[in-house]
Amino acid sequence: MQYSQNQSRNLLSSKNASITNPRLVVLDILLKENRPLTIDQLFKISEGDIAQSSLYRVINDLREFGLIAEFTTPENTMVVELNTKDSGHHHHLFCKECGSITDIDINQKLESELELETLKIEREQNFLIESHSLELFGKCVTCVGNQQVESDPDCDCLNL
Amino acid sequence: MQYSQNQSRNLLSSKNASITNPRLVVLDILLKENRPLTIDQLFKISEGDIAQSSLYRVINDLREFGLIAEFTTPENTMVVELNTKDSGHHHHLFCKECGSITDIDINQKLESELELETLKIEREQNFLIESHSLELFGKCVTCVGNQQVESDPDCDCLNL
DNA sequence: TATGTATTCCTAAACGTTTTCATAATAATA
DNA sequence: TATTATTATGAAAACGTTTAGGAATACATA
Repeated sequence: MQYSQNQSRNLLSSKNASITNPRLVVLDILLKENRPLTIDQLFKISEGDIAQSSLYRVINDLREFGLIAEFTTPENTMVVELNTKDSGHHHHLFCKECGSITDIDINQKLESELELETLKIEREQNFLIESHSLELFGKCVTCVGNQQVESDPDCDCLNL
Repeated sequence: MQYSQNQSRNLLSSKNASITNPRLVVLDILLKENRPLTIDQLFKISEGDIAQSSLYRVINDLREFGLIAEFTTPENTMVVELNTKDSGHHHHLFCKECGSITDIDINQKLESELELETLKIEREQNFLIESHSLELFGKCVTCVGNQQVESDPDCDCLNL
């Protein structure tokens, strides 16, 4: 945790952002968990260390600093993810049952073809395309196993 | 409008759903506009013909009947779209400036390759993938032209 | 047309998120 | 290190969207 605390401090310093406890708490959690987290999960994990309003504000700040990225699940839940140096362009895999979110990469050839198609659509639609997002939906292996278990304590997924 | 009214009635009949005015109003608008619409847009266009709470419930009903599909914009606004027979699998193009949403198709070869990649990811991630969504973000030609015009009355886009 | 069922409207309240503002913590300066 | 100015925090209230309850109405069926 000490190491993570230092990492968090460095992240904030690198953006010339003032180092405050709520910001460190959020960064620590994201560093430690190393996966996309919902606001609610962040709130629960931080358990009392940070006010709800501050959590939202800190998330907005961190996004403005470019330290984290935000996106939403198909169910409209906001999800926060650390923007580490090696977390460039990637996509997400959503489990419909438990709500777990997994980062995935698609192969470079397909990604290039996507870019090409994007250029074609730009011409056809008279649109300036800046980015794209590919999301995959289905069921994680745990949930396929535990068929329709509403909330299984043995499932290591997130249960949003 | 008469024609559209009949179309709406037929849509409801085809699902054995009772034909009510609020449902007809929503279907009529979607048929007439023929583009994805936000709840707010639907509410404004229907102007007084339907209570706000009914609008939400009608949308849920129509989705359960399989007549419409729902998705959300990057800004978390819910969008409703007619499920016509020729509107199969497709993707969406979002304008960051005015919020306009355009339906697009990508070429079949790319779509197939996406399916193949999906299978690979299924194996790698131990995940059962059921569907995917590709979204493109950028600026429509009108908004690129009217650089940073906050809300331009000449822009034919939606201004969500 | 009469009857039972389904759907509506209205209102209020739940929900997630944002804002406000006085207080407290941080950073800059001496 | 002490002083000061700046910035961020926490608690509560405000906000927009969505849902829920119950009385009133419209619909479908016979």
